Amino acid sequence: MLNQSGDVDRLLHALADPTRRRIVEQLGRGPATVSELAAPLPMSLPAVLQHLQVLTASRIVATDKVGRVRTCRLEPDRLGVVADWIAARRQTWERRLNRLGEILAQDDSPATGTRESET
Amino acid sequence: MLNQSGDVDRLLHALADPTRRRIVEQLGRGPATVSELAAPLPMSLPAVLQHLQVLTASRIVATDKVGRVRTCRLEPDRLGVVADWIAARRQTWERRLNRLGEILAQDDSPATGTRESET
DNA sequence: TCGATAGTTAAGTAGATGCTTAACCAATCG
DNA sequence: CGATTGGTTAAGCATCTACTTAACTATCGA
Repeated sequence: MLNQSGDVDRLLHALADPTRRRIVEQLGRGPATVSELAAPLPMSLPAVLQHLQVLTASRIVATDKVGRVRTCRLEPDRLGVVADWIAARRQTWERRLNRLGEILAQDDSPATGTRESET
Repeated sequence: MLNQSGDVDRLLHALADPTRRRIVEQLGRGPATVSELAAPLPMSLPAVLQHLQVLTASRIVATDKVGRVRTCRLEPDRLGVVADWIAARRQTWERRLNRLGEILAQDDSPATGTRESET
């Protein structure tokens, strides 16, 4: 596993788990304590804690402990980092399709093959 | 691991690996054969094949075998599925912030506590 | 101060993941 | 035909992951 772009990597890894996505979705509706988050989930508290560690490591979630209760909230725009990565990929993809479309429209006789990725 | 929303799940899982993201990025610049994809990657061909299996299972990548050469291309808008999931989360998040902002602007005396997630 | 509540830490485990090497098959090419 | 090229399959292995239970700490409330 080669690890460039650690930020996107940690983010996507964090979101790749259904349980963690559920936590993110719940926090999207407002802050919650650890046990509030754990309540609807079909697993032990320590398991939830471990998911929270992954989420805070990727900085999607921030937590704040007051007495003995830790409150979790969504970090402002960490989802934007992933959104940006995706947007960038889609853009180069669409640009490529446009170029390809122009080339095909320009001329009806594709003399030098169909492999536009060369040149 | 509870598995709802299998589509987003498979997609995010596929994208959570750096090697697979590299493959997606390369295919964004145009179709490529299996060995063209494998060439820049520091691993064996079978390993690349396994990554391709994950990518095709999530349907980000489609492949087409002609003689003995298999050509891979990006599937039109599977990244959009992930983008949509993220967009939805961001939207509820921002709506919540707006509601919260209105409430705070409306009145300066927060008599009934700071826990806006109730009610 | 005692007990319940909220969370934390540690250690162990079954199964998934990301690789490897060693065959193997099928389409070209000389 | 026989060798090469491009890909595929199978098996094995080290590591990571998502849990578990048990034990422990710290705060709060009576």
